[in-house]
Amino acid sequence: MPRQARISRADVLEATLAIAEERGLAAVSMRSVAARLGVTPMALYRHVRDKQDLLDGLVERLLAELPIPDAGLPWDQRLRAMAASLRATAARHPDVFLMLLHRPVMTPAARRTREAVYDALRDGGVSEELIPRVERLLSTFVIGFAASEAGGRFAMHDRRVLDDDIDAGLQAFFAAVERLATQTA
Amino acid sequence: MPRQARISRADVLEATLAIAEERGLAAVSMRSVAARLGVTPMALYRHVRDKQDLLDGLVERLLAELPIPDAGLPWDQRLRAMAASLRATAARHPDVFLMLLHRPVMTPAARRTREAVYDALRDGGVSEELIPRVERLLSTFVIGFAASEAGGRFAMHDRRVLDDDIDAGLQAFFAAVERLATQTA
DNA sequence: ACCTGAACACCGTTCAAGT
DNA sequence: ACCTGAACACCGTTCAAGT
Repeated sequence: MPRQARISRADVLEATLAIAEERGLAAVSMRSVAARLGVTPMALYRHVRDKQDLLDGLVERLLAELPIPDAGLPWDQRLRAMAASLRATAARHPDVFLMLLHRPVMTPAARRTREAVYDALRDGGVSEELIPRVERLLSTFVIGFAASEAGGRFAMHDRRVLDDDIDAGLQAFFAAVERLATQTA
Repeated sequence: MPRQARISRADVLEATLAIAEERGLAAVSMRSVAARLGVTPMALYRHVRDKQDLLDGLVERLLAELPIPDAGLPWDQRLRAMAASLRATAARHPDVFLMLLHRPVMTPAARRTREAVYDALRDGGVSEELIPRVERLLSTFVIGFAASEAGGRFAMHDRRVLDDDIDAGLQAFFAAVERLATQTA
């Protein structure tokens, strides 16, 4: 007779995120997560394969919460909004955000985000053939920027300086896209 | 009477790098580094403040080994060469490279690298006022790209595709710099 | 001055057992 | 089916002591 499950995978990830927010990612351990759920550490192994899987689940959760901008907005405004969302996520969860670069993320949420960028670039006039490359370059810049902020690489700079940085970067990117679009057309 | 020191900070960092290369960064511990040097773990604390300082030393060592291209080369070729060096370093020491984004690096080696980029941008015609911003945007893109490769974010792509990616990215960057230079002049 | 020994408060994970 | 208890092989770091 199946016992009633006391904890779910969602419970485990929620407890993990709570600990990461309250005491930092370093405080996240199988033991601390279990303690918060009132369960022994080994009980977690039914819901996550190992600690790495726990951390991957955290990254996926963050990505899943990333808002996708309204498709009615102009393509460049959509991309600006996504960049701003990524930076906000990085600011809220710096340690978790940095894990984004530590291992490949190929979850539904990651694909959904990439497709939204593809759509924007298509609307911006980028040819179907070039879209994947242009997306890789843009996402590398934006994720790299957000990760740099999260890791403190830009800690000596004012928030306004960094806002202007990303604006300048995106503006140069949009100019390059427009040139691509006109020369193809 | 001072005893003869048996190990130096350089010895400690070299042993650390050797372990990281042979068994991965996860195998690096105060205890494993000490064991390789034939010493107790506590002996290391004379040469590094704590484990974080040990890891910081590793990053600094890698950055110090980064070649600075010949100043006689054209400015854009110098930047291309530095990007290639960073990618090579990331490929050789993926785990250590990723730490570059985890905390601010403000060592002599980091400053030397940044100054080399400043010089190249100046030779490319970027105004003194804009140089720091343009450097931040370029380094963010290149470090982000190398980190993405190191972390496996591009693992599904062929090496040649990624070579073309960074070429396309740098080319767009150079075009933007040239427009900046002519509109200033 | 430099290193050691012992101890403290932790880790992730496996395995066999309990209900 | 789901969770526990005990154990194994580890961690980083402090403190007092040895030479």
